[in-house]
Amino acid sequence: MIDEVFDCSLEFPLSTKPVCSHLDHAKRPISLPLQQNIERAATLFRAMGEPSRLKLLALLDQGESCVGDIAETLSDKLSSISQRLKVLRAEGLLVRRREGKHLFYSLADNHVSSLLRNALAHATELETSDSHEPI
Amino acid sequence: MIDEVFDCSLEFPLSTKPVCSHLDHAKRPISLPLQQNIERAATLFRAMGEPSRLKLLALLDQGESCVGDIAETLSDKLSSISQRLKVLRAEGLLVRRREGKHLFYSLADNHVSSLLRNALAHATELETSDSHEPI
DNA sequence: ACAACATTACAATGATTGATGAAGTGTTTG
DNA sequence: CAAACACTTCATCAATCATTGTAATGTTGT
Repeated sequence: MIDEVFDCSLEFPLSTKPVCSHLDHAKRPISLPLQQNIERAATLFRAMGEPSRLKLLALLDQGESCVGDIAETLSDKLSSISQRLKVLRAEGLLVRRREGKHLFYSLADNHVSSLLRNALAHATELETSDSHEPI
Repeated sequence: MIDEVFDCSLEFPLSTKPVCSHLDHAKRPISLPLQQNIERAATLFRAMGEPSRLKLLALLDQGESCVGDIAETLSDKLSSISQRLKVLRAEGLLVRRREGKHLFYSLADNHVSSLLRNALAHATELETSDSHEPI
């Protein structure tokens, strides 16, 4: 308890305990978001982080559509589309309304549209210069 | 080759060919983003779609930091942090600068900060009502 | 040049996840 | 009510992905 004061250098295996903290480490109050919200946001990103689902969102960004139409537009299986819609809806990215036999899906709010367009803008910017820093 | 003209009703397995298109299907010009950009944006979202990486971004949203400090702050392995930083940097979400022995990482631009906060806001909203539509 | 420190690259493993066809649910129409 | 339609759920399989220890690389200070 007391003798650990001496030679701390070999107390733990090498390269496991970094001793940096050379900047304003102590004075910064670093308040991270709640783990719960971090995870929720991550799930949201993951939902959007798949080409086919993202394309689906981009399609619905142009207006609501029903599953059959979506499947036809994207030339894909009904069950696949449905599966993707389910994932997106579970994240609150989509809402749906029924009209007769059809279910019409659309983006939940402008929030979603923002995320979508923001990311696509970022992606389009990178189109020209693939490597940003030549380090 | 020719006799398939009759009884089209059984020509293909049931429930594979939806015939919907009852809305303004033909008149809508549906212009989707380029597949290339869709995929790039998806990769970006996927990069952000993992709790540990997202937390890392949230940390850097409060200011730049070097790898050792990050590892200490998040109580995680150096190699894990480095790996995550690599993924995020590959997507142009982070930039870094060297100062002596240290590499300081920070968010690439406000673009990233926007995406981050936007999603966290969305996630925090859902905190109260977990199911949105009682359908 | 060498030792020490900071970071990265690699490879193995365990965990997630997306596609898919078949079966199930709910709605309208005859 | 039964058949047709629109869509969803389920179970399985293949592919992708994150973690982690260890080895390698790069940088600074002596």
